[in-house]
Amino acid sequence: MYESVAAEAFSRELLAWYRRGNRDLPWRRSKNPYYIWISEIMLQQTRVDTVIPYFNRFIERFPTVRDLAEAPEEDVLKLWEGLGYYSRARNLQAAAKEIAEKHGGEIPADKAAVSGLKGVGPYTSGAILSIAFNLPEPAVDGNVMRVLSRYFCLEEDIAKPAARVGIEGLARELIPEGAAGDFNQALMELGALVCTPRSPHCLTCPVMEHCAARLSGRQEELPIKTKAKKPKPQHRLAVLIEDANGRVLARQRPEQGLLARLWELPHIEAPLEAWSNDDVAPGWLATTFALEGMNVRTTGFLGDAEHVFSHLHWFVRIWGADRVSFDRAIRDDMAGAAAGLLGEEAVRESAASYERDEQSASEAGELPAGYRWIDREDFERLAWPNLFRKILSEHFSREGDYDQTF
DNA sequence: AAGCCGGGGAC
DNA sequence: GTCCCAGGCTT
Repeated sequence: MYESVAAEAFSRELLAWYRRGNRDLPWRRSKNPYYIWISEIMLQQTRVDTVIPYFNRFIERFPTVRDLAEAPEEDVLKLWEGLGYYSRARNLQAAAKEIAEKHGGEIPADKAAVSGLKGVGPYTSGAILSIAFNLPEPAVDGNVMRVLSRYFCLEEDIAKPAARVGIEGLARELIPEGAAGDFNQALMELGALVCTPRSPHCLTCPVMEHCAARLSGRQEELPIKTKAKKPKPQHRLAVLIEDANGRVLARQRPEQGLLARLWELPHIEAPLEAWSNDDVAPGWLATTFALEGMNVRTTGFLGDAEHVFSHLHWFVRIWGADRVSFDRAIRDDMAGAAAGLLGEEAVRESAASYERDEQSASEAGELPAGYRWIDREDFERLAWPNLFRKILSEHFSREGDYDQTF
């Protein structure tokens, strides 16, 4: 058990500090559980300033749980475009449907029911229950782990899942009677504004008096957190293909995994040697797309783009291309050629062979599944990862050439 | 326990 | 460049 004087002072002073004044945020203007829920999902691993415009657009378009439950998935994804972690959008709508069916369209004030909603974990569950319903549940996020690690000089590695469980127990004990919502928000407010990751503002902190880290001069050392691994580099070749009407060939990503269901330019992974060699890359592109039965020929280098994810670092080289057709015969031929794809020579050879046969390919042809020609209106309606949104925004606005870095 | 899953702001 | 953010899901 922790020293009760320090613990009681912490809860009392922090709550008073929060109630003297706090940030005016859109989701704080009511206790509408639907607003609280949407905001908490959006705030997962996402800063307040980023979320605000997304939140306002979202509740304007989907004012209630039922509006969200009945919306086309495409619309939900478009409003989520740029926020990241797109499974949140799918889970949100799945949960909305469950709430509409099982709970009459109202967020249940029940721990088991809320915790069972898709996309709602321990943190979000506690946040909804405490903020919307003032139930005495802890809501431990990164802010709270940092603040309590410092105040109580906890030396557990907060990068480990076990640390959150322990801090949750502590946070539960600290909740003042009847003030769970304000107290939990006060903890996060302190972490965001005062007890910041670097250079904490101890001199203006409402709980500095009994803060164990400050008293021992260790506020810059805590919390202890092991470093994350660096994103793995991945080299990708993309093609920008325009048809006679100025439409661009795009495709939709699979339902699961990275950037699920978002739209993108066709692209493939390539070894660094093929990616960076302008003599090899065109053959690699032609050969790989031929495996899908798609006939493309590069016309020239357009530009480079880069995109960093949590665990991946994409280096995307964009090539212009033309002569698109689709033919199952090509795909079947190339499947055989692919068996010999073990080196650059093989790539050149099969691509050249493919070029010779290309005249016999059917010109009309359907496109492979998921592929579409998109015009400017399509571009604006569909959801894209930032990387491709920038490239296509440039393309459709026709400013300059592509010989640049996006 | 570790990996997967975005994007951006602050330093 | 680094860190990390009102985390959750899957294996």
